[in-house]
Amino acid sequence: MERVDITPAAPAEDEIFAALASPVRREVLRLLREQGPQSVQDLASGFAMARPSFSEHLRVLREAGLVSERRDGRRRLYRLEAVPLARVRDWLDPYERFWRGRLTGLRDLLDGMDDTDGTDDMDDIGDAAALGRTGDQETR
Amino acid sequence: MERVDITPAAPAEDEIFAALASPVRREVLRLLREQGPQSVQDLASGFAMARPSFSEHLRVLREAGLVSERRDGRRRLYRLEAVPLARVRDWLDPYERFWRGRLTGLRDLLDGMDDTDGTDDMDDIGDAAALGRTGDQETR
DNA sequence: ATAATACGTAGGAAATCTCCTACCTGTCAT
DNA sequence: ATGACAGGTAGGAGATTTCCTACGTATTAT
Repeated sequence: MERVDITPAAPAEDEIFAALASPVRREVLRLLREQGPQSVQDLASGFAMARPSFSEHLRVLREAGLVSERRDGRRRLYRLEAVPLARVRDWLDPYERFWRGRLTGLRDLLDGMDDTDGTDDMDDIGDAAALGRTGDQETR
Repeated sequence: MERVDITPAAPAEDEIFAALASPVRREVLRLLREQGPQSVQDLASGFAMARPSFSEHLRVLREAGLVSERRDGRRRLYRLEAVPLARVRDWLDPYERFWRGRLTGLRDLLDGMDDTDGTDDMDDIGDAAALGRTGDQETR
């Protein structure tokens, strides 16, 4: 299937999440958050990786809008940008409301551990009841 | 140093962010959030995609812990799981503090009044003026 | 002017992702 | 038992990602 290039002004959520899916790139963001704007060599010093590979990670972060670059002589200072992270938070928001509604304490964690007996706590979602209901995920 | 397969109970952040990087998978999560647990065919009905491809998306979501599956006759009901989303929120939290600290705007104005010569250093911030400059994290 | 430094692009190999068609398994209806 | 249905696995094509080495460009130092 073919993809149409629309190149939106605001980076797509796809790009943002994909950029965050790499431990190298998340570590770069952490460094920028904790230590402020830095040159490429300062950022790269902790990574066992060829420089061009690291540059590629910076490009991904840049295209997602997560960092910006400022030239300073022959160095380039990278800086953390807040907007895409705020977009992640905004995306997350309705889910947060969802889980606050159903995560009453440790109920969920306990469910996940051992549930071999017959008392299925999801039984109350009958096939008809579960479908076509908007709003309430689980009763009780 | 080999990797031991311990099949961790908590999915890695890598898997979570990667799972969220697809619009199809984010839409599945939205459907589960808004309409509650659903069968595969209900979920899939809105997507122009072969069923096995859709199954693959569900597998990615499952392995990231974002959904869980319950068998009901010949159907399988998928349900949204909160824990990985809460982990994303936790990851985001220190960044949120970061950007709240610098999106205040007033601070940037005060920073600009600090220098004594008459040169217009506003030129520096013209390129990325959306968020203002760092005050307390400047290198050098 | 020449060399060194900082950082990027070019292009390729290997792995991974995303879609497909074909086929298999388990459950329900007749 | 036979067939229809729900949903998965197998395996492959094509795109993308992630790493590499080699080279290019801009800036500073000698």
